[in-house]
Amino acid sequence: MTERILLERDEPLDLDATLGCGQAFRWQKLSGWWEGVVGGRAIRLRLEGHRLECRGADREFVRQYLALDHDLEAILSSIDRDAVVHAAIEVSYGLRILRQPLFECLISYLCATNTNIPAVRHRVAELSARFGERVACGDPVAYAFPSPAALAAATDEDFRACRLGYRSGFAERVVAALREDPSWEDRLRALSYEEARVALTALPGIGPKAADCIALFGLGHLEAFPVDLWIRRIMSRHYFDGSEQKALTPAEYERVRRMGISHFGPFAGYAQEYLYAARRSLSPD
DNA sequence: CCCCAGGTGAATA
DNA sequence: TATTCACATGGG
Repeated sequence: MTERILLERDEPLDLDATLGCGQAFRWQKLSGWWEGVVGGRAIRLRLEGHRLECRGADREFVRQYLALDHDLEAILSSIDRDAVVHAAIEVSYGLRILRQPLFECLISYLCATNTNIPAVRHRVAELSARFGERVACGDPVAYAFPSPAALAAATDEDFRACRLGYRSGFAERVVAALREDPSWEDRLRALSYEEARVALTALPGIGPKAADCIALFGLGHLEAFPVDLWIRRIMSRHYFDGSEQKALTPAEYERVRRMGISHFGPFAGYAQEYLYAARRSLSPD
């Protein structure tokens, strides 16, 4: 059964940019439909003009996940403060910051350090296939991202089999920590952005970059401004006359993050994601 | 074979 | 506090 969401004029959505920009790792587009698994549901989405067609989840779930309630026009005009981000907004107009399930987001970005996006997708798919529950209505077989309890059964060897490499020990320890403190997620959700990134960086394998991604995509702190090598390069080239260093030291990370937040304001995370989506054209070579 | 990628933690000075 | 290094893996 297919549900339909009619988008209003003031509800812009670019589904390709939103699901393909690299913020979430479980989506692929097959013969016109985006297919993914979110919160135990195998979902298919297709956008035709102003009509969003959904299978596998009801309207409210999809509206919530895609954050259709974000006032995107207001958000984009608030971050549209210079020619560089303006061009990025024009290219990906309608890209939305998803509301990702927190635990999946946490483990996904633990898997996303010092690597590339296809490898992260592979790792998350392996974790789901080996430890997640089979999703009933998946046409090709689909697996939910595993719960903390399900992943607690995973050993260091299991994580290595899922191609996490040296991150395996970090993953094992994070899962164990959450298992020993079941209310941790709820307490995390109650924290401010700055408090949350302190709590997140206390976890093994989670540094400032992963913490900012989890704050942005998993906790909805839209002012979070994750700084990876691409963003660092873009900010250095277009926003301050930067000497291109190789290493991104903690002090340098903090400097770029602060600059992003102060320049773009309370929705700096949106600016970050539009710049990231435009990284190939904004960054030389 | 090389270098790079949505970095992080430990060791060292 | 700042610098340096190792680390598993996949893409180009």
